[in-house]
Amino acid sequence: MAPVAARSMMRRFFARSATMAEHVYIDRIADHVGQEVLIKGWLYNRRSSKKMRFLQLRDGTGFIQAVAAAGEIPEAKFELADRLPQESSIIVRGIVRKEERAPFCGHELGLIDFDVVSESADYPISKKDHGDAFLMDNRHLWLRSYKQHTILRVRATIIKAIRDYFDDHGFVLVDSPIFTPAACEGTSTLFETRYFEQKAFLSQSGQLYQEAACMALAKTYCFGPTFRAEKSKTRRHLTEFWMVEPEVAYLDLDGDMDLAEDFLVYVVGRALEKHGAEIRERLERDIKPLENVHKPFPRISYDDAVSRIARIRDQATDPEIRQSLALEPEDDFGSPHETELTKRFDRPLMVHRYPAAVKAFYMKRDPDNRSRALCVDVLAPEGYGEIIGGGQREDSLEALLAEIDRHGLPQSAFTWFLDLRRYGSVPHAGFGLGLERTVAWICGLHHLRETIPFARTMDRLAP
RNA sequence: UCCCCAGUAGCUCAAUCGGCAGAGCGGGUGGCUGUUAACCACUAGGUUGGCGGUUCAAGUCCGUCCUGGGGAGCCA
Repeated sequence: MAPVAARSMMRRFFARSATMAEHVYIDRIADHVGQEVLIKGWLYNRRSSKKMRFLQLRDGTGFIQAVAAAGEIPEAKFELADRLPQESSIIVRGIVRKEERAPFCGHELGLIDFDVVSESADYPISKKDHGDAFLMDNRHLWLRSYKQHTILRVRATIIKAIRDYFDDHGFVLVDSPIFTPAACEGTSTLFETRYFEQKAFLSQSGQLYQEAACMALAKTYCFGPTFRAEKSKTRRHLTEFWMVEPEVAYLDLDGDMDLAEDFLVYVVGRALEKHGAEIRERLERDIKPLENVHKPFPRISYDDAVSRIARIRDQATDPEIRQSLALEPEDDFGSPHETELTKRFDRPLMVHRYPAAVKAFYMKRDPDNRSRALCVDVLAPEGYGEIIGGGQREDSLEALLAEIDRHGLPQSAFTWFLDLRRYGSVPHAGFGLGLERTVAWICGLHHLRETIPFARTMDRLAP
């Protein structure tokens, strides 16, 4: 329907109202018990019998049921309420009352009248089960459903909590660029694009720029989208995801771990404070493990972790598990190692001092053991895996030059980065937290694609 | 790049050893006690992902390609 037609219909509707009912949002409905109100939304579902009509409505802030018995609303509307298609947009007038029998929110609306703003065609997402591929093809509509609606609101709260934490702890937001001239880490595959007459790449990390920023502003962070062209087809990978990356001058590895720990406790706490009930009831996630997220987190070294994994492997009887937990000396962990390790802890696990050989060129080596890097991974419990990677950065010019050579990277690409070690270099550290993995963990979701409004994966660029 | 699984009605799935392609939901029609993924009856709806092969006969077996899903590697 054209907007003009919709407006004139709304004017007619309001003109008919004897009393000028107030438009309220469903999330504030409990404040209006006994009052006549307007709900502006969509028809989520309907049921009917000969003498009753039940319209389940959603308005973007929540879900509520409207009820009418025969004779309580105009007869034509009573008929219409039995055949109006799912997801038609409607404006409903009714009286708010408490009602324990009603689904969703413990309140319902006694219908007085309603008008259709736009009648829906056949809505593709039905009330029964659908497959993942179908739902992702219809992601633009799937967002309207009960669970997805909740997840997006939790995601928004987590983003706000992340910003609030850093803003309230003396960090300055310094946005890193998205177009970059070369690989930041030289490991991951980058998306290549044209930048006028030259090649450019989409950023896979804002960290190197944060190292420059923290030398100017002491404590900085960036928070934005990140792009990885890796051909990873798993539920833990997206090609476009959001990452927050704090960086602090004069911070060492222990301080970095303190920061990551304090930050995670805050973010989980904020999510539970605002959405704990919804996460438990709507997403059906057991929130006890989240309520366990207090300081201190266990901190174990890579070498300690290796011997723990070896013990777990020795105790395993299943040959497949034994095979998957095999580990060569100095190897990085794979998903099976992380999963088995985190199962033994009731809160996020910090693993520090991995072999320098498996880490990026900018990691500072441990002066007590030059084969180890001053880095840390934070592994979420319940099999959610790595949500934070970080550590102390190499601050010596000579050592950094040697690492760039050892990794086969062109020095010319890092001229400005090396300048940071020429002009008043100091110890500094930081980390990156993957937003979608954090949302998946807090919401208890199986797959990352539900944690972001429109997921980009190896095989999906639409909708 | 490699390994595994799947593709049948708009959607979710079934079809025994290779032997007449079916059900639920959704749509339509009618009924119905405050329904909770409401329920009941009737009804329409199919080139079984594409191509090729084996066979009297292929949704089913073989080859190949496409699409999707899961995992490895890599990573947040």
